[in-house]
Amino acid sequence: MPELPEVEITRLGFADRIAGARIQAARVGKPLRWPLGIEPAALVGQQVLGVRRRGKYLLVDLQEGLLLMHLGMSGSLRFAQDMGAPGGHDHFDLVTDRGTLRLNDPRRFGAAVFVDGERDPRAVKLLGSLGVEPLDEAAFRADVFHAALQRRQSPIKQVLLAGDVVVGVGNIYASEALFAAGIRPTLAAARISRPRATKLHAAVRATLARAVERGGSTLRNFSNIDGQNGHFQLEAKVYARAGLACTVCATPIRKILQGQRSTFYCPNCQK
DNA sequence: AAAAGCCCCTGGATGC
DNA sequence: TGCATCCAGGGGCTTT
Repeated sequence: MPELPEVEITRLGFADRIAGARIQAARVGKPLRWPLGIEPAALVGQQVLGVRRRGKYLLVDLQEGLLLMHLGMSGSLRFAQDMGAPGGHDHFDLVTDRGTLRLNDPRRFGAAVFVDGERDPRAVKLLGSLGVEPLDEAAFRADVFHAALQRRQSPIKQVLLAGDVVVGVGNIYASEALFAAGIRPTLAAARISRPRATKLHAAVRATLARAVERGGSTLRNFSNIDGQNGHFQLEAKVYARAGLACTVCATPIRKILQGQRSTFYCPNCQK
C-alpha cells in the first residue's frame, strides 16, 4: 500500500501532535510481521520526542529507544483523542496523554518494533541497507544515481522498487515516474544513458513530491492520520490503466508482470 | 554482489 | 447464493 508519499502524509499528520506526549499504555493485537520486542507495559511513562521517516519506515523517537513502524501493504495509522475500542484489524495502540496512535492493518505485513536506537542490530538490519532519500536534494544526486544504475543489469522498474539505490518508490510511483521520464520499465538499468538517468532522477522527485502534495494515493486501505483519503490516484497516467488510452498519445496502456508485480506503461511514449 | 523466487496474510472482485 | 481463483501501495529471507 503505502509508498513514500503515503508514509510521509501519515507522518506529517501526527508528528507535531504526538511530540512531547507521555505514553500511558500500549497494547498489541494479532501478530504483525515481527513482534514488538518489548513488553508493551515497559513503554509506559516514556515521552515521545518526535517522528521521523526513513524510506517507508516511521521512526518514533522515545526518550529511551525508538519505535520502528511500517505500514506494509494494507496498514494505516490514526491518531485521535477518543479512539474507541479496537476493531479486528487494529493490531497496535500507543495510548498517550495527547491521544492514541493506532495501527490498522488487515493483512498484517506491517510492523511496530521497539529498538534501543538506530545502532541496535535489529534497526541496522531493517534500515542499514536502504538507498538514499529521493526528496533530500543533498542525498539524491543525478550523477550518483546514474552511476548506481550502471551497475545493475535488472530492469529499471525492479531497481527502483528494490529500494537499495533510492528508497520510497513503490509499485504505483515506479510506473508513474518511468512514464514521466519516457523510459520503458523493462529496460536494463545499466543501459540508461546519463541524460535519461538525469530525466528519471527528476521524474522520481517530481512524482513523489506531487503525490505528497495531493495527500498520497488511496486505492484500497490507505487513509491519512485523520481517516481521509488521498487524491493522487486520480492523476495516475498509467498505473491501473491497462487498456485505457494514454493521456498523451492515446495508445492503449499495457500491463505486464515484473517480479510478480504489475507494471503499467505506454508502449509508444516509453522507449 | 546481484538477481530471482518465495513467502507472510486478508479481503474484494470476478468467474463459473 | 456458493465456492474457487486471482489480485492487491512491501520487503525480508533463501537460493542461485
